[in-house]
Amino acid sequence: MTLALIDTDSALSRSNTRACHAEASTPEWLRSLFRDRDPLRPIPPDGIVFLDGDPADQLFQIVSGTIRCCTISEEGRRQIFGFARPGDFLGFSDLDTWHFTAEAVDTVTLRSVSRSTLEAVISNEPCLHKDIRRIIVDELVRREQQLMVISFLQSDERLLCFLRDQAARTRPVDGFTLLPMTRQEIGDHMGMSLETVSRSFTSLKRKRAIVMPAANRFRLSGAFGVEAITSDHIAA
Amino acid sequence: MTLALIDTDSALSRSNTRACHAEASTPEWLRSLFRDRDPLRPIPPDGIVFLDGDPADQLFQIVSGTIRCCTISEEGRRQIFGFARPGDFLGFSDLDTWHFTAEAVDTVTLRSVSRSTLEAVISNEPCLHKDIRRIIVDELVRREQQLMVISFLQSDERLLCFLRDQAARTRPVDGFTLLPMTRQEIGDHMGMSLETVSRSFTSLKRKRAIVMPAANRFRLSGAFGVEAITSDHIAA
DNA sequence: CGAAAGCTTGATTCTACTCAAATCAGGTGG
DNA sequence: CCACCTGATTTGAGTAGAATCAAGCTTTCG
Repeated sequence: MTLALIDTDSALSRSNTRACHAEASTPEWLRSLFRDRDPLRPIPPDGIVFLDGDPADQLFQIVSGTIRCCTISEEGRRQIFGFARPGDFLGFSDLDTWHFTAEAVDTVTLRSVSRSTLEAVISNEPCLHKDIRRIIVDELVRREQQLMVISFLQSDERLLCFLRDQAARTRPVDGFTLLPMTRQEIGDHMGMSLETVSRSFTSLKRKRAIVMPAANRFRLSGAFGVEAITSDHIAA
Repeated sequence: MTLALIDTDSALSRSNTRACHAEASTPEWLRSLFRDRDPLRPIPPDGIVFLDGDPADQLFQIVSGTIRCCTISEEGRRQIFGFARPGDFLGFSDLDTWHFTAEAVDTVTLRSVSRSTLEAVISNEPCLHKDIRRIIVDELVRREQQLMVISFLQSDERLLCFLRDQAARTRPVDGFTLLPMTRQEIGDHMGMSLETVSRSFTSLKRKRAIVMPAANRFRLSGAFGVEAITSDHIAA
């Protein structure tokens, strides 16, 4: 069991759950495109950013807060594809209409650029197309990794993957990573029930894989942390 | 149980499992780009088309046969993202290197175009970029639907989704859809063990959801077939 | 015909789900 | 400041679905 946890480190740990963002390797032209926009009015918790099927005439960059990107099946089950965080973009993987719904987890502020503006910028500089393609492909790869996490790993390991990912792309506060989302939301993201999420938290705490002073603050301990991800370097 | 099967029809049935192809709505310029290429020498069953990580300097279109697009995790588990069929393309969702492995399920023949040729064609006609983007986004959407199938549905329903998809994009022979892949491969695609795949086949046969005169030939019966997909029209 | 590979079925085990209850945390109003 | 309410989380008990282990069976192919 512990063995399995360690085995999976290198296999599935490289940020799986990132949903709708481009992050560190974001091309400069893109960052500057959003930089001088005024933030839109804040969206309250559970507020809707946009709905699946609506025309996607804007692109967004998150200034603060967390967004859940999801769809609801006909049976009413929700799949959260990922949580978008400050700096992340929304809209590159949508052509005419949104193919998922975006809702605020907590209070969210955004900057936006119209799609026509983006297309204008691109058409002046054709080499930028490759950057766009890369953003979409990165997202595709992330989905494929998420698919593997969900179909290969069992609950404890799934949660650990999620926590690693959160830790890797969120600035810790006092050494702890904050979780703005509920157990239900984590479950809808990782394909497990909220009870199983909770039990897995308890299990990881018992195994000393994580330290959790409160239900929404955690830190990965030692061998289970981000360091484990970079173990490739040692091997190489 | 039967109820559940019917419930999921409209929700998850729109071709989930298609992996690496552009199909019916393929732009004409793309089809013509490949049309006048000579087919490469055939690849035998289980032969490797290309390997995850290798430089992706070619794009392929399948002339005949079936390809499995997959990756192997460190623990040795295989995830098949999809089966590519005649007419499907490989390579649009890869930038510099392949991000998955492609292997022949049966004997496969391909046509290929070098990436530099494609880029040259595109740079002369910038509006084609949108077509490329659409191909990649379509693939992303397919992965997201596959994620939902795997995380929401149980084994019988998962298999039914797979069979619907196969039936929808394969030309039937004598009214039956052929399955060139093994139970193991279906399982690696749909996130279930080969035994569970087999049991689900048996279960669907017992429920009269499918007719199967042999292990690799099936037909969806009545309410479970493709017609069910178009039930939207009736509702609308 | 025999071997090998693929498929089906059975028995058992285990994981995670459901239903249910208790606990905890935050916010409100008295 | 405290009691109370609400929503979130944790924990417990029981169960169902699918995985695993283990035979048989069928089909294909040399």
